[in-house]
Amino acid sequence: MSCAYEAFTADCPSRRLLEAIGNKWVSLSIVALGVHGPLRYGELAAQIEGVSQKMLTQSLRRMERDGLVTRTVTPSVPVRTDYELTPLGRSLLPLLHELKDWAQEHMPAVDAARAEYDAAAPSR
Amino acid sequence: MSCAYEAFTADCPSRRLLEAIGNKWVSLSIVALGVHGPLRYGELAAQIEGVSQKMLTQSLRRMERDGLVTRTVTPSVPVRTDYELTPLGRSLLPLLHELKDWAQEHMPAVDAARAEYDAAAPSR
DNA sequence: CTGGATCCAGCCGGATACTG
DNA sequence: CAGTATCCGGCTGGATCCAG
Repeated sequence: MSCAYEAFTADCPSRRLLEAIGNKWVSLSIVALGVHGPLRYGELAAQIEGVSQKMLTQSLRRMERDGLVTRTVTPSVPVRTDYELTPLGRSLLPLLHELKDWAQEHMPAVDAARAEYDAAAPSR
Repeated sequence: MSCAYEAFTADCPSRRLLEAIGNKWVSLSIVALGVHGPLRYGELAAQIEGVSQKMLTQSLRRMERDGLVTRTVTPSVPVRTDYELTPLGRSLLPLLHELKDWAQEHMPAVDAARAEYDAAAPSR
């Protein structure tokens, strides 16, 4: 690639972005929206087990700011808010799926490595 | 995939792993080791600008525990320590490269989205 | 040279209460 | 329903000093 080394400099754009999408809730939100299409706030919260509403809102705001999702508020009573991936956000889907697939495929190996490592010197 | 929804449960293995490799220093270390081959501790530290030795050591220990890298200590004076990717760690390279490429390709779009978002309501 | 140990500021993130 | 606001404990991560 044109700048293979640039991610290793402190202020490289790709590094900032890596931090942005490296976030756990961000990636899970993108995958959830990719799988299920547009989702309401509450539906997203239900999909992503264990997320607090603070973290979910915070993540969604950041994703909206970064142009990864759109936020559509319907001023009914009660209010309805839908989140949907932008084309930019959708372009991340294949990568995240690969990452997720890798995790699910190789987790046993990692668990084995951990067990062996911990068994070798429990004190560590 | 066989269990598309499992990463959304709180204690799913893939979620733990996502946290492990989602770490900034971990992914940068893997890419660095993938590009340059085995590296000494100091060489790694020099490659990854901005990392503290505490964080680098911590990341390397975690990666070693997870079976992603091997740590080889040569008891000379001074001590020499080499880190190298395991096959498991190497299998992550394509994914991380894609992620890095995506970041470098789409960063302008993200920056534009941010600028627009911030311009719309500076108070946010 | 490669780290371990410690101190400490700052942010992350959960719980709770309140609002339109 | 979909947030915002606030409090606060705990962990992250940098700086520094020390050791094999």
